Amino acid sequence: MDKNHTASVLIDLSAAIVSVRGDQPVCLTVPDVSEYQTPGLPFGPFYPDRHRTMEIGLRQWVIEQTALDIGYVEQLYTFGDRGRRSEGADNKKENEHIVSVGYLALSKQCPQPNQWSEWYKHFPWEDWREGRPNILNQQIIPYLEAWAGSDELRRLRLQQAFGVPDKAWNDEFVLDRYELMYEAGLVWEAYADGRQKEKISAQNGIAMQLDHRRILATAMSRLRAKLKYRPVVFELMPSAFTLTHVQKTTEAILGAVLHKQNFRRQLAKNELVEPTGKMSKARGRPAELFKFKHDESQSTNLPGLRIPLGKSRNF
Amino acid sequence: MDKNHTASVLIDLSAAIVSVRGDQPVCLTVPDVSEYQTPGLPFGPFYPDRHRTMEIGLRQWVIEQTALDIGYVEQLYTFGDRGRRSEGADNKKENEHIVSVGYLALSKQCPQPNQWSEWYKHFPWEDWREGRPNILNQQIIPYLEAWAGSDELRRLRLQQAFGVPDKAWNDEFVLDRYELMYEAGLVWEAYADGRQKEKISAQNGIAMQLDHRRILATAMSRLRAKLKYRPVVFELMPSAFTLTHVQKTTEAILGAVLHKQNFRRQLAKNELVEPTGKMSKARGRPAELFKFKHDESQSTNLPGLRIPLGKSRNF
DNA sequence: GTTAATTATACTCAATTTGAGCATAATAGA
DNA sequence: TCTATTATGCTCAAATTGAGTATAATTAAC
Repeated sequence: MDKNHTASVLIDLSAAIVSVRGDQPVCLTVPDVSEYQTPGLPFGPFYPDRHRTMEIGLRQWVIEQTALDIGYVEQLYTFGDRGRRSEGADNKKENEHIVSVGYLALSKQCPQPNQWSEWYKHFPWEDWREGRPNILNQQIIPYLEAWAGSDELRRLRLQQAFGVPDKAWNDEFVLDRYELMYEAGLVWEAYADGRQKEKISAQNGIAMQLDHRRILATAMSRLRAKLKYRPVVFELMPSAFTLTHVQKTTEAILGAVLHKQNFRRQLAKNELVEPTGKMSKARGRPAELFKFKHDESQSTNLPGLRIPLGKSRNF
Repeated sequence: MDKNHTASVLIDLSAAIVSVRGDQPVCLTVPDVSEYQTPGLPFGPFYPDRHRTMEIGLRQWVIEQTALDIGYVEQLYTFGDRGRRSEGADNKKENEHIVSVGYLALSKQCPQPNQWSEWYKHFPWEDWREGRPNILNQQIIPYLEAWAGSDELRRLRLQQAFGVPDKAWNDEFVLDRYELMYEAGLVWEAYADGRQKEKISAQNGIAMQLDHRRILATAMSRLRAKLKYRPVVFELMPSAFTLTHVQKTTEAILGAVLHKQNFRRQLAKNELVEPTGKMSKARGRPAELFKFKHDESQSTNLPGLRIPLGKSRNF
């Protein structure tokens, strides 16, 4: 039997704190002091003595360090990979292992613009709102095809994740796509982890520290999936909003445009919003202001809006 | 700043290893030696020195200890609650905290019947295949209504989780229902954790050690949800099977009966199975034997069958 | 003021999907 | 041969979805 100390680890709570600024989904990041200057996700240690649950611990340091009001919090995944941060080494002993528990949190506001990083700067291939991103055909796909070669399994995964050559793009497979690119050595992190000999030339999105881009990809996948069956959009909306605002926020997260009338039909049918009586004023015809009908605390279990995705999305 | 040792924890990997025997979903359990004789889920420590990822670590001890061939493995949730196993105390030091990472694993076989415990013995209110379970109206609901009293939030949660008085039962809310019952002191574990003064009289399903019934509830919720959009049923099927067999397995997991012809229509439309040419023989007309069309490794991302749930399920 | 651009919202309609059922086929055992 | 049993083919109305057209209420431009 092993002695206990071989099983002892430290726990980091990493958070992808997501908000939407204008029409861009953003994520709270902290600057890096090292030579590469890659941004990272905020994280803090979990002290089991002080906090009864990890979620309480997470909320605690988020409040202390960011003064943000995060409502919705969801655990994403626990990563126990050896070697993670084996270099980074602050004052922690070399043989102390770190397990990181990733969280997704949603915030209605995002003050201090420079601390928030836009999703699609890290994942330019994920934003299809203006059509199929050029970077796919010009950079990513050709490289991945070469990497796959005649390997059957690799080609299958490529088809799954990126829809090439004939399948449809699935907006939920953010993590699958990122991991495929990592394995193929197409992202900077693969080089940083020593998986890739030469530093790659193409940028393919702004890299992040350690496995933080993977955690963000997990958050994006989860949020895009959840949006379709739970009313989580409202965790990103102010107390009063127009229906178009809900749609724009949804589109930002999904990275896709939606059919306006059908989107509203779903909202109406699901009885998720109710009118406030007030009107917005901007350019064009004023829109009615609505509010979310339900208690925020139960939004986790409500049926949510079935998003009308349409068919004509294979570019 | 705290010293590192206050943040140091041990990691347990707990697994809900699920299979289906006949028409009953079952879960691998280990017997308890303590006075209560409550079964528990199998678990093992995670040694970050030895295993690169936690999933590898999990597979390792499952193979070593159970000799089972588990294909599908999914991480469920990481529980960091203080006090968990504060009594249980083996040879571990009192101040060492344990974080448990729960996993769902699916197994095609379940040998040694006495080591497998039927889901619905632990959750008798979750099996609606023979109509609404009596235990709901006779025990659970009256008690919960009394517990809720005129507390608005409690009544809302009750409505959400159990559908009383007028909403529909949602088969995915297994965890919500269990946690509500726990809070109301309706399950044995609440008494064991000291939340409930008197030992409750009604059984309300067979209890489990520590928070294992909560982990099983999480596994059930996740599996029921996943079944509806990913073809995970096939992880529980032998290499050749009849369509009725797929349906019976699905029904067992969901705890609900489905419309036969519509279920088959979905299977056909989604092109998930292909005929083997052979026929089954049992009572009645022989059925064609099918096999799963796709590689097991990609089943995680395939579209899956949209299960025809029907409407007349509010008993 | 009138017009154009812009945004909101009501309504339509065909195609598809769903829920629910009937009808028929193929087998074992009485 | 008859009956129970299971499998499978087919129908049909209701609901939902995808994709429009038409119209209303504003602001900004001229």
